[in-house]
Amino acid sequence: MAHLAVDAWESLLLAQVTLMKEFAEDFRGAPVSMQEYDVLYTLTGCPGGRTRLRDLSERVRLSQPGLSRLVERMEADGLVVRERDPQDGRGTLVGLTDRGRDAQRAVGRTHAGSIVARMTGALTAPEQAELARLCTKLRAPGTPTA
Amino acid sequence: MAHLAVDAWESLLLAQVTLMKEFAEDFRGAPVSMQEYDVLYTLTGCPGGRTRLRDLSERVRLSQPGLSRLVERMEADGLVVRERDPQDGRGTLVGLTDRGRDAQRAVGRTHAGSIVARMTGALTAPEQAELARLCTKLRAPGTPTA
DNA sequence: GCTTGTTCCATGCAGACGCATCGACCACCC
DNA sequence: GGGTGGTCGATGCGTCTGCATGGAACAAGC
Repeated sequence: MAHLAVDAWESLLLAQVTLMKEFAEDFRGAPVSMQEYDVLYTLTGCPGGRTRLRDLSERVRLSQPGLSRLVERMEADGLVVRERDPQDGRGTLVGLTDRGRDAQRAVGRTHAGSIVARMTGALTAPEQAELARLCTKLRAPGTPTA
Repeated sequence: MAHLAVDAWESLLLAQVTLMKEFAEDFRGAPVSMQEYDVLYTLTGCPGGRTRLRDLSERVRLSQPGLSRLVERMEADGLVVRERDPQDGRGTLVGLTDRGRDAQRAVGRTHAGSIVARMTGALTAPEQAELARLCTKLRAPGTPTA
């Protein structure tokens, strides 16, 4: 008797949990943790390999203070650099270093392999595309159902 | 040049992170945390409102030791009870108490409302159904793509 | 310019988490 | 029945996380 919407959310959540635990294997003994990889990967997709902390915060599975400290540690490890945003004195820009980019690539190779194997093993290509479409639409705000 | 499978996984992950942060609001000042609710909700769906710790562990966004301690705290709070599994001396059965069931219902009411509102606001009913189908298929193991 | 309200990031602190490991128990084999 | 390998859950330990808060920088109104 559970509502359709609740079923959908529960399925999404369970799928995420299940795959996440499988993918954790990719990071055993890796030079960066999953959280760190997440930051590095996200930066890879940003122009110039840098963004404001604020924008990272929305994408990462971490609270604002948690991200603040994670980035602090990553800077200490030479994976990223922090600097004041010249256009907004409140903001902090986080940028990839060469070392960070290398680390992302190194781990990313095997991780991407796992993802492709897992997804392709369970869903057809059109299904993968549809899943991506639905999840993207779900995340996008303010687009009410017709 | 990112692979289709990687796109799909990334979308799924981002949707989960985004909605999760929104839903966190439902638990501000609530008598149970989100993790605790997750356990209570899962137990609700189990026969007799009880399962083995092992089975919970697969559904919860927490490591095995983490769950072990969470349940320990929840027992101290009177939300669940633990007892040895008579059929497998290694296992521990976790069961809902009345207090736990009440807490789940209380928080669940508003939380379910948020879920329905958020999902329905972004996806049509058929889309929600398709999302549930895809996520369920994705999670299920060993069903190779035809 | 001053005040008020808001945004962005950092930090003190307590509690929670994960990794590695251990002890207890089951299952299978001989 | 004794031995071996595997599974289940608990605990020591160090680290990480979140909550609440603080201070600095923008924005708007007057």
